Amino acid sequence: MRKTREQTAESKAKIVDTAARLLREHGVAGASIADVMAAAGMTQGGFYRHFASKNDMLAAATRHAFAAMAGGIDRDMDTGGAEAALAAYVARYLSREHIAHPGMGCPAAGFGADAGRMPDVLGTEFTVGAEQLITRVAAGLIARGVAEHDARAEAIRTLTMLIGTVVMARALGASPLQDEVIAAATAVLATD
Amino acid sequence: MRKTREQTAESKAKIVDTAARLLREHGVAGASIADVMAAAGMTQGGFYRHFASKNDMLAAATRHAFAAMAGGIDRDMDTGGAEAALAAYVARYLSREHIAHPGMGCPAAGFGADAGRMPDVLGTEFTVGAEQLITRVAAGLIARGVAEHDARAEAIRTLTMLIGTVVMARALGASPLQDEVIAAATAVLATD
DNA sequence: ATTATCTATAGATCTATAGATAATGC
DNA sequence: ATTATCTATAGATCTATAGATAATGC
Repeated sequence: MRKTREQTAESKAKIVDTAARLLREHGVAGASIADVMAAAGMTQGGFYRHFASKNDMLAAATRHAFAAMAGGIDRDMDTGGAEAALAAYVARYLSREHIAHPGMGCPAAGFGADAGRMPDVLGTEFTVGAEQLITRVAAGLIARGVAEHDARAEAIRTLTMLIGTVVMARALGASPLQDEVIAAATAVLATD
Repeated sequence: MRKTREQTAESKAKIVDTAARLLREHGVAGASIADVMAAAGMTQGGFYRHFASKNDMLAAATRHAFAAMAGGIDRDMDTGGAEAALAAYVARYLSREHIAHPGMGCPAAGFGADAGRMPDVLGTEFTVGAEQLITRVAAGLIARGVAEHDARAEAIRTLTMLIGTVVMARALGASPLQDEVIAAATAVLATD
């Protein structure tokens, strides 16, 4: 039953990736260790060989989720530049896909309120993750023509409106008001 | 042990009010029936005389919390008019008090993501509550000089930015970045 | 007689630990 | 010999129900 060191690292990566998905889908309380391990193809007993506690896993999963978001922007930046990368990020964020499937989406919209209840566990991860996104969105805004001294604050406002829009859209459920909430943000944040 | 009908109604109101607070403080999973009943001064056994299920209580508490927010704006409207009421609402929403004490604050910032996971239970409550807030914020924007045909979309954007700002501010914890996030929203949403 | 509340508990979780197993890696 | 994973379980929840109690209200 013992695995090679490489396989052990793969196991841990698989647990973190699975946890990051279930955490965004079901929140901190809804993502149980047994569920995560089962979805990762293992049993709950093996968990503590990789993590000291559930909180330890939550921190790793949060870091992973923010890195995936930032990495998506980076890939678009490399291919199409900062302006196109920002436009793609906003379109992806406000998409039906993102609203209907939180598992691969924004950690702040998925479990930001939960994170606010465990600042010692997730405060640092959210700070680092938010900083990564602010930097990238600000670069896109500058490429779009926003003055450099305004870009950072404007990037923060872009991100908070995106988060609030998706949280509300999900809470409203499919409805005319949901459409209206998405359209209100799209009108000022999307370029197309 | 039996109470008068009036006392029974008071018991239920006390449970709803307490649930609305614990729900915003600890989220749906964190607000247990035993905790709510104990904080309301009763034991868990009495709960099911007032509600058919925990979900039933969650819906009532959500309605109550949104009504309290809308009622606060209404009181300010009566005394100082729509423009002053909007300014007071934004100032209250972005205050340190609101960020540090979710229990009396915005339901969307407190447990919006949880609500998105139970659309059948809370979708209607969020729709009704959001509509109440949109109407009131739009009235304030019109009084502030925003064109009527833009007011509703602008009200929605105001609300989503407020929600995203407070979710992120709480997740970041007390820090320079938290200050910056609050300041970014204050700069465009607050008046004076 | 009805009912609001209480004590007690059944059944289902959840986190974390203990001990067994079987394969790696010194 | 070490260790990654498994089965099993202890102890602590949580929702919901059952039965007892004591006071209201017909």
